[in-house]
Amino acid sequence: MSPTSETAQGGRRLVIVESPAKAKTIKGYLGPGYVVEASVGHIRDLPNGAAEVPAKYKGESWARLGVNVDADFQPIYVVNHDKKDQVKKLKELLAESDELFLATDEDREGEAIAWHLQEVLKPKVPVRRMVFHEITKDAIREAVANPRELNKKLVDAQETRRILDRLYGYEVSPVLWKKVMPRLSAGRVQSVATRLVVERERERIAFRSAEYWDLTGTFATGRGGDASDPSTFAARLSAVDGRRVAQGRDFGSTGVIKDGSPVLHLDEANARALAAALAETSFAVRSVESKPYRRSPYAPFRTTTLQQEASRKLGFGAKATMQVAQKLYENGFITYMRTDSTTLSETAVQAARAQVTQLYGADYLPDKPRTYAGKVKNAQEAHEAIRPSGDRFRTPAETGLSGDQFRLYELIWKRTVASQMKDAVGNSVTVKIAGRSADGRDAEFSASGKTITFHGFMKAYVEGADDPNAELDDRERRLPQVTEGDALTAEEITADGHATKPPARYTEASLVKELEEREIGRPSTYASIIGTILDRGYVFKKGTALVPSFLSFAVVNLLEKHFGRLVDYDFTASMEEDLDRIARGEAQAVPWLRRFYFGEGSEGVAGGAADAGNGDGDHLGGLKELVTDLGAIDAREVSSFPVGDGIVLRVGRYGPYVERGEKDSEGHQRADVPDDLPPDELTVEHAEELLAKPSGDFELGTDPVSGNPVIARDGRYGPYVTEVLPEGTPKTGKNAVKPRTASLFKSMALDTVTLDDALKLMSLPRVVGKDAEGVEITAQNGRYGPYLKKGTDSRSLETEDQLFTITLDEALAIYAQPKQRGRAAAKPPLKELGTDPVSERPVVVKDGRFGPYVTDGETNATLRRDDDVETITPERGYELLAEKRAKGPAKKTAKKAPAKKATAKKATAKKTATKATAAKKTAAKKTTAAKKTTTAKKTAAAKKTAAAPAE
DNA sequence: CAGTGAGCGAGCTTCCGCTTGACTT
Repeated sequence: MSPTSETAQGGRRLVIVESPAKAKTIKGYLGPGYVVEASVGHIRDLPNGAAEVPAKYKGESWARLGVNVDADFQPIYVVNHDKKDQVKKLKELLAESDELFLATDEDREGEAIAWHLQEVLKPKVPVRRMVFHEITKDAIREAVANPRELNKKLVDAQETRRILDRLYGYEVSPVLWKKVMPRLSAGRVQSVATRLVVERERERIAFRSAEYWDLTGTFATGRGGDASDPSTFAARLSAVDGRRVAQGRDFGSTGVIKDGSPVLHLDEANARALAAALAETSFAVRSVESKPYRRSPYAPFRTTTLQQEASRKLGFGAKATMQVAQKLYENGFITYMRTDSTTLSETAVQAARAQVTQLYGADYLPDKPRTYAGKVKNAQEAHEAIRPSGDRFRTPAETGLSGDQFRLYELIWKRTVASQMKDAVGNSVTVKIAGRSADGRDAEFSASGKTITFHGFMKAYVEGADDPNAELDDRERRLPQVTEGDALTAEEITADGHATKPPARYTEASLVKELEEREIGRPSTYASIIGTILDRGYVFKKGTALVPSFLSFAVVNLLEKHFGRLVDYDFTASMEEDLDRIARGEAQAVPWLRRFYFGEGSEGVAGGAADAGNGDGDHLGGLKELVTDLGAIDAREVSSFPVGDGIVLRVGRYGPYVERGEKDSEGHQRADVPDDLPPDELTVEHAEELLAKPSGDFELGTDPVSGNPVIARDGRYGPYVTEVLPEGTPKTGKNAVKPRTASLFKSMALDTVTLDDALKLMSLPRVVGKDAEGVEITAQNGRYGPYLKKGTDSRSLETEDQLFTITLDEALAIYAQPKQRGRAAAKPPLKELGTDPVSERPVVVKDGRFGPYVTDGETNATLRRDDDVETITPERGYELLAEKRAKGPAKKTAKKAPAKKATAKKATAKKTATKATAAKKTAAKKTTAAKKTTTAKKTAAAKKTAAAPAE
């Protein structure tokens, strides 16, 4: 089976790995006769959208999914657009080779990539699967000498995973579009990640703080001290008359002492009284307890731990960490950075040990190399731990690196070296001090310290803590050398108040850690998971904290109520078990998918992630059933959250708002809630404030004529100005007075519009004059821009300025012209494409509301994403038209369509605005508005500016 | 969520995981 060295010398072999950087390294190890090239990741995948679905499947009901759910979930694969060139290159290289080695990673995805390569390249020469877990000369040579066969079962497991993710994502996301907001998304990973963040916020909202007090005493030994024997030290009150004093951990999340705990809860008065009663007390050491301390080094980095430490020590976000690591990897400074393994190769262990001896001395080197057992449950261990590359580690100084790359390398280097050093050992000491108060109570204080007698690995590396206030476990704290019975004097005794704090929000790093522990996501995706939930507007960053939006509350609420099993925290872990069974040949992919998608009763495997339903009773409905009948999902209900006092927070298509009372009823109130208001800050009081003064208003001044205040705000149809009528003005009924309102011109923005502008705008419509028949002509600003109106006859104006300047003669001249039927019709076609072979009509490309489209005057078809006005050929035009004709005229609820369109469009604009806002927060505070700035964008930016004038 | 008039082609959004450049801001 294995190729002998004789045959190796003869032919030429093509070795395909996943990463170009890896290809480069391996090339050097294999020498002549081997051509090493990269696949650059996956080369084929399910079609992304309709545009990528091959023509022959278009029109199939399942084409949208890219998986034929009616035929054993047969997937449609297409070569990724950006991989076409690479595939071509691989084909060419293969044509010149006598043997093909598929050397992709040895994990589920790698096996699948190998299989796809085989399917696409269709090799006519012998194919071998070769695997290695570390990139060292020996490992590579051994891998070449010991190839194996492709593991089709493992490929099946990957394909099942892929299909499940597609079905989940592409079936559940549209539910959110219909019930919450367009363009939202749901997925096995992102939805659980979002749920974690939401659930933490719920805990924070429900949290009730508790106040508790204690005393801190500063005690003196009466000796002159030094660093190893300080003369004074601080100790905290730990017990009174033998009863332990309550600390933060004794309180539950409701703000009361946990059940049945006999602790003494001190309030401020009690604490101060006790402090006073201890003022004259003489103290003595009651006990000294010393315990040995031992700490082992941390395992070498894997992706998640690197992200966590880079966040804590260097302040990098997950994405930044991976980008810097990628550069280090590409330039040969470190091993692969997307790994779930903490294993070091033999070479690496030797290199680390050599460096320990050289830098710290043999005393710091353990007798045997240290090994670290995998802690990650679903680890696939295709790579080594992240470490400095090579068989001799370069010290940071030797690398010549600088900036972030230097800092990250140094972190990796230190951690790797430290992982092969001895334990740190020392003592931890607890000293208890006692004294009797003036009123006869026994007060016990306690202090603990730690001395390190041998630093071991700490010489090289100390891990950072998530909570900067928490005392580092590794840090030393020295207490004076006291013994039982020693007299101490209290220099000062102070009463300190404390409050329990709600659980901290997730940070990027802590969320990634949580996901890894729950087996959700993979090393290559952790950073992008954060990116996805940020992009969707499910979370936003406040400092380093990830704060869920109200939108995410609505989405998670819907998913929990109607897709409970899918957002169960164990869903992925359970799926992984099932996939492992498929990989071992103990389960079949198709029945498993059938059960997931079509539900129980459609032949299936027992238990596991294939139970898609919400777990109600015994019936386990399939995903298909859940997304088909949406009548049970009350959109209003899932996006409503009571705030208290009759106020409800709702998540609407245009963002969150608070509301009191029913619409159109007496006392109905409604106000926008800023997109970036942390949900736990929306108290009843805050909601009342918002209702009292709708947010987003720009007060422009007072109309000198009416005396009414004039404000600018963002509305349903974009930014507008309006006057605030005095209290008591009837708003409904016969005598209703409507405030004058007017949309801003396109050239204006909410944050820059002036009172003069507003007054001018509100003076519209302007009467231009009357025509010969005495019909009044007015100039108005409308949805489609400035226009003239005479009865029911309206004509567009070219500029907004004309509204104020156009004369009657000019207006009459416009009306003398025949009416233009729409502005689009007036525009010349962008391109002519000759005559359509079917309709025999001339085909042209036009620019419409939805972008460029081809038309023969009868059938219209929008250009697809890959089409371009400049390069489109007549043939492609005919093809698009033919496709369109085949599909037949799209006739839906034609009447309702316009309103719906406007809504959807608007929502999109706002969505973009949210994004722009988020981007603005992270990036510099430049005015990035630039050319394409929509009105909505400007509005959002304006809101932000208004909210934070300190900038 | 304010309410102002015409005429008109829908198509697409979305998942997770594997990899880098090629793009623009």
